[in-house]
Amino acid sequence: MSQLLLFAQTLSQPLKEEWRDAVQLKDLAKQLNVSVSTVSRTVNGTGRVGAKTRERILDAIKQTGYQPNEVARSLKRRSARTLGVVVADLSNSFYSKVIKGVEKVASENSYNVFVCNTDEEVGKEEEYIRVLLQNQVSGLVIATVGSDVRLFQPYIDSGIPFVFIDNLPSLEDRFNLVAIDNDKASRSITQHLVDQGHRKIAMMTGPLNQSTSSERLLGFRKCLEENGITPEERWIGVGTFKQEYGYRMMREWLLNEDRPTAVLAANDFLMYGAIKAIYERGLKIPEDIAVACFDANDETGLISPGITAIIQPAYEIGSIAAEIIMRREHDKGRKQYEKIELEPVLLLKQSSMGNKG
Amino acid sequence: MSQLLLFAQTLSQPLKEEWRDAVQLKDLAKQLNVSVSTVSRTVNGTGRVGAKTRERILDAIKQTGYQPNEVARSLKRRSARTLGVVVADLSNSFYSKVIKGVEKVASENSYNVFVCNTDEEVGKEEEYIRVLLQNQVSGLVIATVGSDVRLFQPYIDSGIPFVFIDNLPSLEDRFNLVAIDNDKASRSITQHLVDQGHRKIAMMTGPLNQSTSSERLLGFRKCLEENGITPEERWIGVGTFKQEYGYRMMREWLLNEDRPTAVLAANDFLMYGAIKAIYERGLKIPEDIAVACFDANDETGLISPGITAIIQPAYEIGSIAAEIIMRREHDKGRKQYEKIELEPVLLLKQSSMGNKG
DNA sequence: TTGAAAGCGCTAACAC
DNA sequence: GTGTTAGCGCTTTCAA
Repeated sequence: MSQLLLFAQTLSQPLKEEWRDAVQLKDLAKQLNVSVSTVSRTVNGTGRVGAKTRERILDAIKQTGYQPNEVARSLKRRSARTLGVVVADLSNSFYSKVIKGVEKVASENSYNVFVCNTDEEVGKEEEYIRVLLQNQVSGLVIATVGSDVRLFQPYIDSGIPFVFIDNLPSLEDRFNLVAIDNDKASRSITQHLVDQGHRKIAMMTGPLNQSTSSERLLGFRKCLEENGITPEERWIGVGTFKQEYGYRMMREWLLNEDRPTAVLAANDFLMYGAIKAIYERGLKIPEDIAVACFDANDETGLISPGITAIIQPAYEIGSIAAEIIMRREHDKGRKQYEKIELEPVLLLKQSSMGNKG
Repeated sequence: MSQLLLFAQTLSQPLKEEWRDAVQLKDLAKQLNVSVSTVSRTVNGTGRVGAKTRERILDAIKQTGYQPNEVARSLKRRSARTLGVVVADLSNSFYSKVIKGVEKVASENSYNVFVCNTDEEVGKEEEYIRVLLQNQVSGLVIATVGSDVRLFQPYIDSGIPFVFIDNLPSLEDRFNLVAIDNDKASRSITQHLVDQGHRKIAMMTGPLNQSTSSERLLGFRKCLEENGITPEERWIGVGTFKQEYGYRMMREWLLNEDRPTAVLAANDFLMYGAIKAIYERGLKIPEDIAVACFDANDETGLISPGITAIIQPAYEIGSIAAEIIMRREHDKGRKQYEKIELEPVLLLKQSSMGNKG
C-alpha cells in the first residue's frame, strides 16, 4: 500500500521544485559542455558556430523543448518586441478591426500585441499608456479619448513611436497619424442628406475634445452653409459616443412639434440610441426621419433598416499604423512623423433614401 | 542666421543621446546620495526608510517622472504581472465581453492583459500560447480551437494556471474551466423549438473537435430523442463556425422539397448565414422556418427578426477565469483545479415564436 | 570557433 | 535605516 502511494506521488510530481523551472541556456550549455554564449549564438543564428557543435545544440534544444525567456531578452535589448494598442471600446467593431490589422503586421514581424481597453475613460487611457511604456513596448497605436499627451512627450521625444488613429491628440505636430479626413467625410454624408431634399437636419456627436467629434461637426456645419442652410443650434447635440446619449438627445428633439427630418450621428452607437427613440415615438425611417451615421457596419446582414453610413477602412488603419511603427524600428533615432489619410466609403442604404422634396 | 539654426536644433534635440534613456533607480540614487536599494524600497513601499529620506526620494520621483522598468521587475520576479487571453475572434462580441471581464479583474490586481486573436487557426493558437509563456505570463485564459494541449503540459504542470473557457481541451483533468453546460443549454433551446410544435428540426454546428460543437450537438440529439423524434442525419450540419458555412448548409437544405421547419445553430454567425439563405429562398421567419442559436447578442436593438438564443454570461466568464488565476497566484504551487459552471439564459424572441401545431 | 565576463534595471538578502 | 551585492536569463563585446 505504501508503495502504491509512493508510486502515485512520484507520477504526479516528479522531482518537486527541480522541474518547475523551464530549461534555460546555461542548462543546455552545461549538458553539452559548451558555453552559454555558444548556445545563445546558435539559438539566435548570430555569429559563427562550428557545424557539429550547432548540430548538437539544435538537437538538445529539440529534446528539451528549450524556449528563450523573452523577458530577459527584452531587458537586454531594452525593448520588448511588442506593440501596444489602446482603444476606447473593444466591442466596437471598428476597433476590433483596427486591432486585427495591427495584429497582422505585428505577427508578420514577430512582434506581439498588447491590447488595452479604456472604456472611453481618460484616466484609464493615461494609466495604460504609462503601463505599456513601462513594459518597454516598441510603439503605441492609440485611439485617444483625450488624454494629455504632454504627459508622454518625453517618451515621444525619446523616439518611441506613437501612432494616433481615429482621434488626433490635442497637441503639436510631433506624432504619427492614420485616419480619414473627418471633415470631408462628414461633408459628403451631410451633402447626401441635403441631396435627398432635407433642410432640417440635426446632428449628434461625442465630446468636442475628440477630433472625430469636432471635425465631423465642423464638416456638417460647413456643408449646410454651403447649401445656404443655417444650422440650428438646438439641433446640434454634443454629448458622449454612447447609445444612451443618442437616445436621450433624440427623444428631446422629438418632444417638439417642429422636428428635424434627418439626423446625422457621429458614430453608430449614437444612432442606435436615436433610432430607438424614433421608434418609440411611432415614427418611421426614412419616411418621417432619415438617418445616417459613421461606422455602422452590419456584420449580421439583418439590421433593419439598413443604415447609410461612412465606413472607415478600419483594418487598413490598423495595419498601416503598425507598419509605421515597424519602419521607425528600422530607422531608429530618425525622428520623422507620418500623417496618412485614408479614404472612407459612403455606403447608401434605406435609412436615408427617398426624396423629401 | 547660424545662431537661429543652432537655437532651433537645440530646441528639438536637447542633448541628443543623453535624453533617450528614461531615468532609472541609480540616477535617483546618485542624485540624492542614497543607495539604489533605498530608492527601490520607497518605490515599492517595502522595508523601512527614514521619513525625510523618503520625502526627498518621493520628491525626486515626482520631479523626474521616474517609472520603474517593468521588464526588469518581471525578470527579477520571474513572472510578468500579465494575463494572456487567447480567443478565436476578437470581433465576436462574446469574446470581447469575456476580455472585458478578464481585464476588469486584472486591472483590479494591477495586472496587464495580453490579448491574442487566433482566427480559429490551431497553428496560431499554439504559437500564441508559446509566445505568452515565453513572456512569463502569470496565467492564461484560453478559448481553444483545438490545439494540442500536451504541448504545454510541462507548463501546466509547472504551476502556470491555464483556464479554459468556452471549449474544453481534448485532454485530461488537470486544467481549470469556466463555461456553461452546453449539453443542457442545447437541450433547453431545442426543447423550446419542440414546444413550439416543430418536429422537423435541423442543426448546424462547428468542428466536432471543439466541445462547444460536440456538446451542443449532443444536447440537441438527446432532446429530440427524449421527445420521441429521430434526428435526421441529413439535417445535421457539421462544418465551421463561420457565416459562410451557415449560408451554404442552409441553402442546401432548402433545395429539397422536404425541408426542416426549424433550425438551431451553434453560434450566431452560422445563424446569420442561414438567415441569408432563408431570405434568398423567399421564405419567412418564423412562419416558414423558425430559427434559434447560441450567442446572438443584439447590441443595436435593430436586428430583425429578433433571434431566440442561449445567451452566455460572457463578462462573468472572463472575470471568473481571471479570478481563478489570481487565486492561483496567491497559493502558488498548490496544484488544484477549478471547474466552474455558469448558467446561461434562454432569450425568447420572434424568430422562433408562433406555434407550428 | 569558442569562452569569460560585463551588464540590461531591478529586488532582496545580508551586513553595518 | 541604509548600503553592498548577488543575481533574474539573456546577449555581446573582447580575448583566446
